Amino acid sequence: MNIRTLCLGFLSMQEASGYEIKKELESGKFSHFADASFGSIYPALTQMQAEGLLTVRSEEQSGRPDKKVYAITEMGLVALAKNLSVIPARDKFKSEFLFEMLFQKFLSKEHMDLVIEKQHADLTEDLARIEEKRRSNEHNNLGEGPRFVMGYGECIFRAAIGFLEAQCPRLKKSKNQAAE
Amino acid sequence: MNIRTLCLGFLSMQEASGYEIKKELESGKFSHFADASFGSIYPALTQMQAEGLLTVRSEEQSGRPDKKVYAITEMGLVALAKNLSVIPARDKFKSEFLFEMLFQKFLSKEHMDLVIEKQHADLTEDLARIEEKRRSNEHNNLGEGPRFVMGYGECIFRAAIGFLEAQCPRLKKSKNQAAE
DNA sequence: TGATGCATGTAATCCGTTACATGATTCA
DNA sequence: TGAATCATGTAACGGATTACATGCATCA
Repeated sequence: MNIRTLCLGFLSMQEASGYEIKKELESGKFSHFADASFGSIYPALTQMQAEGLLTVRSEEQSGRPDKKVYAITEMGLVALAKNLSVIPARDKFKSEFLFEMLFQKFLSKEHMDLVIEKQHADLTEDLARIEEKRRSNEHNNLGEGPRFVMGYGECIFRAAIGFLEAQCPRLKKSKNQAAE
Repeated sequence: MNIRTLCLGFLSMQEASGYEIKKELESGKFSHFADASFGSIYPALTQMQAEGLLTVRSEEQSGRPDKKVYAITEMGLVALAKNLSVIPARDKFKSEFLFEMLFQKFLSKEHMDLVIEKQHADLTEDLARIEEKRRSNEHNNLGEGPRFVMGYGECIFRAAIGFLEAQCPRLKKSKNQAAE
C-alpha cells in the first residue's frame, strides 16, 4: 500500500491538509501500522488533485501560511475502493530491537537494560495512545473498521508488554510505582 | 539496521553462502522481523569481503555453480559489535491487512472473508515455524538471545491469532476440523 | 518439456526519507 | 534570542526490490 492510497483513505474519513495528515499519522488511528513523511505526502496530494481524485481549498490564516485543505472526490473514492480490492501483502515487521536481542551475547548488561526499557516504554506509549482514542470515542460509536484495528493493536501491544514484564520483572515494579 | 549488519549477524552464527542466507532469512529464526533480497545480499557480501570483514571460500559442487561460502573475521565481529551498540530504532510494523480492515466499509463481504482467512493462515504459519524451530532445538540448549526472540514472536503471533478467532468464530472451527 | 531449485551477479527502477529553503508566531 | 509549531514545497540521496542474464539438474 503506497502513500497515495494512505492519503485517499485518510481523506475518505475527513478533509485535511498535508500537514494535518502527517500529524495524525504519527498519533492517530494509523500510527501503529503506517507512516509517511512530508516529502512524500505533499507531492502525492498535488498529483492526485491534478488527476481529479482530490479537490483543494485554500484556507487563509492570520499570521500563518495558507492551509491547503484537500477533500476526496467521487473519482477518488472509486480509486480508493479499487486499491483496497487487492489481497494485502503479508505484514512486514521490522524490529531492530529483536535483532539486538538475538545477538545479546555481544552486548553489555547496561546496554541491554537500556534497550529493553526503551522497548517497554515504546510499547506502553503505543498502547496508551490506542486506549486514549478508545475512551475519547466511546460516546459516538465507532465504525466496525476502526474498532477492529484498535482491538488488534491493543491485543498485540498487551501481549508484547506482558512478555517483556515476564522476562524482566523489574519493568513491572517501575510500572506499579508510577501508578501509586 | 541495514543488510550489512544483518549478514554479519547471520555469519556470526554460521558460515554460509549468499543463497543460504536468503533462504534462512525467509524461514529461519529471523523470518518474522527481518528480510532481504538477492540484489542486496550479494553486493553486501562482496563489499564486506573486500573490506576484510569476511573471508570467502569457493566450494565446488557437481553439476551446480560453485558455492561461495563466507565466514566472518575478527574485524567483522568488531564491526558487528559496534553496529549492535546503538539504541535500536522503534519497531516498524507495516500492515496492509489492518489498512484494509480499517476501510472495510468499502469492501465486499467475500473479499473481507478472504483477507481475514489469509491473515489467519499467515499468522498460523509463522507461529508453526517458530514452534518447529523450538522443538528441533530443545535437545541442544539454545542461547539466551534466540530463546528470547522466539518467545517474543510466539507471544505476539498467539495474541493476534487469538484476536482473529475471537472476532471470527468460523476460523476456530476450521482449525478444529484440521486437527481431526 | 516446462517448471522448480540451486547458484551468482548486475542494472534499472522505485519509493521514500533527509535535508534544505522560506517565513511568521508564540513561548520560554 | 533561540527553539518549537504551523505550513508548504523541492532536490538530492539512499536503500532496497525487481527484472534480467546465465546455466545445469531434477522432477512431474
